[in-house]
Amino acid sequence: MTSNLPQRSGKRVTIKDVAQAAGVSVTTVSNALNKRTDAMTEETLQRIQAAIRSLDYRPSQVARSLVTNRTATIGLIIGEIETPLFLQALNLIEPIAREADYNLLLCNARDVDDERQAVNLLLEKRIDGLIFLSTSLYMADDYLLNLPVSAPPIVMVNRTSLYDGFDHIHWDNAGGIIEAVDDLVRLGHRHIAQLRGPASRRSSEERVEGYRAGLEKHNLEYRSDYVRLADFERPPETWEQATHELLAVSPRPTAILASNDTVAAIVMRTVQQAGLRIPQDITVIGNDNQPFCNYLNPPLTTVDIPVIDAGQLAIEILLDRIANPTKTLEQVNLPCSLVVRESSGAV
Amino acid sequence: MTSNLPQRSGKRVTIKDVAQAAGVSVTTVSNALNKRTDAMTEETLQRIQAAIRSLDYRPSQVARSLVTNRTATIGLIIGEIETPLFLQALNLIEPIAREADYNLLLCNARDVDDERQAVNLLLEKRIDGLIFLSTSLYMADDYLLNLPVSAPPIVMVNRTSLYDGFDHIHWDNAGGIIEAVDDLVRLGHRHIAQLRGPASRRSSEERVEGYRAGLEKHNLEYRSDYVRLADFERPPETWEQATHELLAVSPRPTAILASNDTVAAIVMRTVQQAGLRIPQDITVIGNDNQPFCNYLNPPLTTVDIPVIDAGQLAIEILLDRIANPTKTLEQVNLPCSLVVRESSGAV
DNA sequence: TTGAAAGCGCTACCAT
DNA sequence: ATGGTAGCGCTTTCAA
Repeated sequence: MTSNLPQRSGKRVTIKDVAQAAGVSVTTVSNALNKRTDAMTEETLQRIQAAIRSLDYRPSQVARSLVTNRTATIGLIIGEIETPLFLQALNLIEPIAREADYNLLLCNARDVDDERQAVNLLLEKRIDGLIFLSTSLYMADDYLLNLPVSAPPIVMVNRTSLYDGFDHIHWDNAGGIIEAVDDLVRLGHRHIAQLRGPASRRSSEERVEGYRAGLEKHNLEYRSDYVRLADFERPPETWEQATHELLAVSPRPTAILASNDTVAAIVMRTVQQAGLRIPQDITVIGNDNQPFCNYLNPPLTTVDIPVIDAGQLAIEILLDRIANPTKTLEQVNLPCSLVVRESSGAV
Repeated sequence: MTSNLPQRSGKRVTIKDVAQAAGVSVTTVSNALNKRTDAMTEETLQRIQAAIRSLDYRPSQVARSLVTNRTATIGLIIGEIETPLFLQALNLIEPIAREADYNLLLCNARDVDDERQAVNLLLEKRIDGLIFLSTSLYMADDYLLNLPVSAPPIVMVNRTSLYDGFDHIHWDNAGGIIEAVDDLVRLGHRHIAQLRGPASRRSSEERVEGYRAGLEKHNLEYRSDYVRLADFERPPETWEQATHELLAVSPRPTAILASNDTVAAIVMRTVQQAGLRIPQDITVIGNDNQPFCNYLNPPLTTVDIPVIDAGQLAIEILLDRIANPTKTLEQVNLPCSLVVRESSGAV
């Protein structure tokens, strides 16, 4: 067939087979597998390893888990897995987890029902820990409060939660916008508009707060006609429309803060097609700092969301809590900072 | 504390506890859990369900797996998890898997060593199936040939493999480029250039083949100075440089096929900054059809890679093979098609 | 219609 | 320095 390794039979190789082949007891094999080799003859160890190799033995994690009560698995519940930023976070979480000998059990959950089902599944799989990597959609989480005591530790990233009994990691959406407004004012802007995201997400609301706070800080008037909805869950045509509306206001805004980078890209195109130059005639600022910001023309100035840091922090905090369940809860709020590129400039 | 559900003790609730609470045997509880309720009194069933609810019992998948020899888990090994296209595929794979009662165990593997380690881990976790979602980096896979007979079925997506003993899904990179060349010729282009990707990936080589085949098909001369390397693993400045080189060739190419969409975005910007208009002066075509193509100015014409279809097909084929191990191997080659937007036009 | 008991593949305790 | 064995929480025969 396709293999030239010894294949005793169709049956699975167990620790018993190894013990028999090596002429030792299962205990001794188990000790060898778990690196308890202090009191073991070099020769015994050799024989065991030879047997393992020749039988191509792979210890069953499931049998082991049953007795140790550990699965070496961490659950990850992601809202909107297609968000590239989450993916980048995953790219960091997975190696850290694996380095610590954990695997990641992945679930996508767009709504509460889905999420609840995922949590139940993961609990039945007896995961050792759970990370929520959420959008800031408002979702009920009361069912999380009633989890059995045997439930594993949970770390939440960006999840709206009424309950402060979990480790939490957020980022300062409002602060990021304030920093953007600061920079705009420094560049001489007095007419700053905002395209806001849907009210169904906390992040959107925080950015609106940031906008108002930024204006207030610099004694600029808040004008409701400088604020338009550009819901990134709706088609791009609606963002285009909102942009046109902003351009029609008098006096025309000299800067537009967009709901996110995708919306910003459309804003840029709309502005350019209207015959205006970026940033000479109008400044456009995005939000999220997605990789493609660098590839737009001009490269997009945007507010960076530290999702990657958040992901790394999440897994580190979780591993820490698994090791030390009683340590005090973490409530981290990471700063968002303005990344200045070429779509912003002086008036 | 935080819960108002009954919490008997710190101990985990087992099937035994449920049996005791319901006044029946564990067998009967097991039967109820596994929907073998045909020969069961309505009243018994009720009592069991009441006990389960009041104890908040969650059956242990690990104990169950030990006896059934199934884990209801599928392994997923991804090269370059940060690739947004892979993520979109995941977005489809996960729901399909979950619908069929499988969870996804996720591993990131950039190189062979990493991959091999991941495979070993997954085998020890006794996964029921394995999907490779790979970049087309050339990687040895001889270790996969020597897997024990007890290893689960494997489906490969886009993985270079010398062995045809697995289900395989590819896409026709060359065909996509040929389609692009066809369209360019139809638009009157005779001077078509290509920015090619690194030789370390099969996809790059196939696109070069497609380019040559396309030219040949239309009796166009192959000119080596119309081909430049734009390695997407290297910094964008190198792509810019390559673009400048192409623009300096005489006669200047009227169309550029870029290594991928990211490179295409940089090409567009470079071309525009050189004072040329897209597509009036020069046509730019990308590859991959990433979401941001729509947001560029002008929107990017590109060759679509059916990663999402591939992902869906992969999980379907895998589930099918798990159910029916002896069915004939699948070797699918999905077509790549040109998505015409506004960055391409007549000469 | 329900129950008793063996056994899945390990680990951990206690012996020797 | 090594081994015997109970038991982890289930499912699955077989019996009643």
